[in-house]
Amino acid sequence: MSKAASSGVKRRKLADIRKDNLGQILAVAEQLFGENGYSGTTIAAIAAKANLPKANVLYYFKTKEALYKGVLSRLLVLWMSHMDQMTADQHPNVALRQYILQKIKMSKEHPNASRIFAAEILHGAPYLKQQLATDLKQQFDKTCQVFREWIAKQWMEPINPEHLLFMIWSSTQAYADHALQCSMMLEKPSLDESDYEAGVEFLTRMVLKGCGIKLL
Amino acid sequence: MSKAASSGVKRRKLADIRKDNLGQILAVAEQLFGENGYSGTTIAAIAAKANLPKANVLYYFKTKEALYKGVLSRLLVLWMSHMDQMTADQHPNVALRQYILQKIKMSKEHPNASRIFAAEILHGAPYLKQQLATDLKQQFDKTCQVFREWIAKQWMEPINPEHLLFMIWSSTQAYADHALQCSMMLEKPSLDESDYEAGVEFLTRMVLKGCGIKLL
DNA sequence: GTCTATAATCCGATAGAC
DNA sequence: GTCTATCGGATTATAGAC
Repeated sequence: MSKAASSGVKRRKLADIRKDNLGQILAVAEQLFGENGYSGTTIAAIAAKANLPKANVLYYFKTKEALYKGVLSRLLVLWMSHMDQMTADQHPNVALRQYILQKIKMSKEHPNASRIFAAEILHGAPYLKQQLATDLKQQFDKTCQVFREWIAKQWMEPINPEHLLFMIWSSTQAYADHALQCSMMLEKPSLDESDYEAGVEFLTRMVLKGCGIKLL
Repeated sequence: MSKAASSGVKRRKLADIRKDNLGQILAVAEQLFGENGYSGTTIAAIAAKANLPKANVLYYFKTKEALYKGVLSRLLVLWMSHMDQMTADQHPNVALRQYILQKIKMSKEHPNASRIFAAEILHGAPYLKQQLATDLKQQFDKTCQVFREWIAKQWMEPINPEHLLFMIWSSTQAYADHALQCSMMLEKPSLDESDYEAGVEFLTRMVLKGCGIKLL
């Protein structure tokens, strides 16, 4: 008689256990890597927070590096989302406003994902370099092209498309990466809903007016 | 006879050796901490790059933490410089333009200082928290007050002063912290003089037009 | 598949000769 | 003040019982 058959009806399927553990490990790892960086995070700390023995973590991910890559692989997709929703037929007033809103929402809802991404870039993107050069570069060029078409249609003034994206990326990400600095300057324990809203409103205004796009 | 007296005229003064070694260690440490972070940098690596034995580094700085603090202590002053040059009697057109220029110049000339600062903020500013809450907070409030006076004089439109500073900080620092990402998107081995100039021009335009300040 | 015990390595820090 | 040798602790990874 197999081990599985002897465990009774209440036993969860092995596949479910695996799925749950994998998800739990990845979620905890994302938090700790985001808070303390790669070298600053130990497998023991991840295991403890996930309520698993250390060896179990290393059963699912053979090495610490593999676990980090597992966390990273979901990141770029998340980070790039919403960018492809800006298209040449949309008016920049709507499209840029929506993109800024979504990016700040990302900073609010996935601050650790943003921080891991930022730390990776900061330290030379050893693991993301390839994906940046292919996936992100392709989307970047596509989006710059959309900006150029908006300019050709005279929906916006002739600004530098590349630097516009750099500016939107950095200033929206700041609401995750520099959240501590911002909250300290605002004398708050942490950023709250009204701060993110003020950020959206402010950045939308800067970008739209800066690009000479009429406010609705 | 003392050791010093027996060494002849060519011997450099002990005080000079100390000064040189201290400076060399701090410079190398700033580079490596900036590139690899605190946990990602070993004392052995710093010693090797400074052409000194490991124990010698630990002679000058009793612990790794003390060395890191030594590097940090110079940073905030550097990071905060130029902010106090914006005053209420200056026209924002000149003052903001100059501040953006200086901040991007900082990103170009001291990228590792900027990266250490960014990583420190990213991971909760364990060592800088106190200085941020006192020194930076004071300068932040002062600068926001300058913005409010400009608004009162109707030199600029009523924008949110706090978020304006957040935006200038993050978008100018990006030319150091996200330099790799930017250069990859521009298909260059690294950012060059023209990129920093384009950044200054672009950000100045966004901020001045965004705040409704007349371009000169 | 799970987990305890431990091997192997790396790194910060120190002792002590020069 | 300088530097070799090494200690002690932490951390990744594995071996092997269950």
